Amino acid sequence: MLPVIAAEGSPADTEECSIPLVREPVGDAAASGLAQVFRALGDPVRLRLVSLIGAHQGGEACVCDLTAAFSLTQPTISHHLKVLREAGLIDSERRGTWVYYRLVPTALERMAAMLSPPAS
Amino acid sequence: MLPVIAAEGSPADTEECSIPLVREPVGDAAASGLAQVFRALGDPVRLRLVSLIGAHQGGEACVCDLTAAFSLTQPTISHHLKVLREAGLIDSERRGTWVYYRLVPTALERMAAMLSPPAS
DNA sequence: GCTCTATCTTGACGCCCGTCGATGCAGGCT
DNA sequence: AGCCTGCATCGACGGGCGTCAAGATAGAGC
Repeated sequence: MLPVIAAEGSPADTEECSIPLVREPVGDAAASGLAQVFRALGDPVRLRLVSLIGAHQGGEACVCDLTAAFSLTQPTISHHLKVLREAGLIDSERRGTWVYYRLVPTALERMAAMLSPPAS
Repeated sequence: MLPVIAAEGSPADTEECSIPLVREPVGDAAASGLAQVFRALGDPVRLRLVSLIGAHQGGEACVCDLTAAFSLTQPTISHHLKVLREAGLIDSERRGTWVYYRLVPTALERMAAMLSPPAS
């Protein structure tokens, strides 16, 4: 249940995962954690979910909005949201009847930094 | 039919995929192409392969070097390299007996740009 | 030519993943 | 109370993916 991308202060994480991927060989432990996040993005539906949430008014969207954008059942969308949440890419908050999903910017930024070339 | 973003049937790569993911909703065609690349990175072995190739002397490595870094059979490594090559993340060149693999920097940079926040 | 080495391909196996219908649960309404 | 709506979970099905052993292919050298 713990997000792979540490929310705050996971020391091992900052050492292994915050350097660019191609600077030095990544260990298998770090590779497994990183791969989970990339795998979460490795589905067209989840990619569009992230995009929809990020582009939505106020930076958040409720499940009903998201479900309406696909020709998939609501349990399927809920499953994909769970995968993204467990990868640390999004988080959710319940307000009254609706549950709102929001991106975790630091998670996306860290993945971007991982793919960026070391310096040049 | 749906006026998402993209007209189908054109290589959506170059145009569609260069906008940050969270700026505006991504169409299904672009999402499928993007998801293929993310899925290619969504395996610990392939992630370590990319890391090993990028960190290797001269920016390239032959299969024998890569195979030695894992406790997997050579056909399995060859399979993973094929997945990465079909995703456009690496390319290969045969020199004599050995096949050398090299990263495609623009591919990694584009994925990084996709994950970067629009403005801030 | 033949042989050896390095690499790719094929076929098969098991498991994981995406999807669904059905059900459960929480909160708002009357 | 009762009901209805939004969302999560469960169980199951089918297809895809990672892995392997075995065979095929390419190049170097004799």
